[in-house]
Amino acid sequence: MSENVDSILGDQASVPAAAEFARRCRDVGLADTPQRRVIFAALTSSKDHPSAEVLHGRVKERLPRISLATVYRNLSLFVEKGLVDGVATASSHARFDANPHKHHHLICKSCASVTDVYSAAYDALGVDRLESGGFEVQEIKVTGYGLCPRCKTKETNDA
Amino acid sequence: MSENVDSILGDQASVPAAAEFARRCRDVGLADTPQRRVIFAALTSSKDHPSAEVLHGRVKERLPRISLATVYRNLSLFVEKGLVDGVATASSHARFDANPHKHHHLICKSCASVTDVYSAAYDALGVDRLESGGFEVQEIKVTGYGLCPRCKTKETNDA
DNA sequence: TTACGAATGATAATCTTTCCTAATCCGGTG
DNA sequence: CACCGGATTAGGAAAGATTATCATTCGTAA
Ligand SMILES: [Mn+2]
Ligand SMILES: [Mn+2]
Ligand SMILES: [Zn+2]
Ligand SMILES: [Zn+2]
Repeated sequence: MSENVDSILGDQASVPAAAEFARRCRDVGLADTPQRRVIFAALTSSKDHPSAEVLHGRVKERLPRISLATVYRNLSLFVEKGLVDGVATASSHARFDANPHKHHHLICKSCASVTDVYSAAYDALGVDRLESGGFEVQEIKVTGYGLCPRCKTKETNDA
Repeated sequence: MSENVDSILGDQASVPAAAEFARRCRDVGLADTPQRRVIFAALTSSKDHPSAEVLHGRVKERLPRISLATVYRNLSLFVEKGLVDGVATASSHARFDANPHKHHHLICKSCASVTDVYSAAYDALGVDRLESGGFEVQEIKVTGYGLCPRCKTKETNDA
């Protein structure tokens, strides 16, 4: 950690962006560090949906000494604090389901439990209603994220 | 691999189920093996959404010598062939998104690329419309799975 | 400026998933 | 039913991904 912040962030529109990021960090109780600024800026300026490792590669252009662990650590924090979204793709840590009836899922943000949801309204969501631009949509899944009953009560007792 | 199939599958309703499974395997071009029968049966009789490792634990009660690699291998095949569903939870292999505008995603089953979708109709899906039974739903995401333009053309050229 | 809790970097430890190879099994044939 | 050839498995190891640890450094509020 030797570079100074201005040179790290570059000259572009980073001044107002940096102030904005500092405010958002304060709001969620995170310290405003150069690493976080750069990670967040790299993700914000990404048009794709990079993985932690890809992001680490991009961030290293600005902060060559940053650790991969720091990137993982802060992405998790950002997701936890709601500063960014995590997109669950497939494979890896997957859960499996042989229930042949059409249904959707509720996933607990706290314990990762999966609950089935049956909804005629959701089943009826047409693939055709998607603005899919060349993408061949084969199926649509509606997923609700939140807190399962068990975790909800636990949450309130924690305070 | 020494136990015989009947003793492995037990006496319950496994006879018709076994025949049904054999047929579905044939349909998708997979051999009907004892390991696959037991893995599939274990998943079918699960009311939860087990991970590969949890399933391995359950399957081992019937086939103590089965390898974890066999479970992973066959779950992937089952998903690929459409015999079961994979449920993407979070963490691990996650992709990240700092796009602050409400939107949904299309995920390519072939290359795992993620494409943004903006849809007022999907945004309007009310949390309240979910039959959520005690689950506190905080947000709803609609995800379309299929083939991205690049993979779609690749697919047709492969044949 | 000081003091202290928070964050980082480096690396070890843990998963999770895939690969590899010899041995075994499956499905069809004679 | 015995046999063959290709498909599949067990097992272990390798690879890949993520998290934990800890000494050191930094950021923040007083
Ligand atoms: Mn389900
Ligand atoms: Mn997105
Ligand atoms: Zn929960
Ligand atoms: Zn694709």
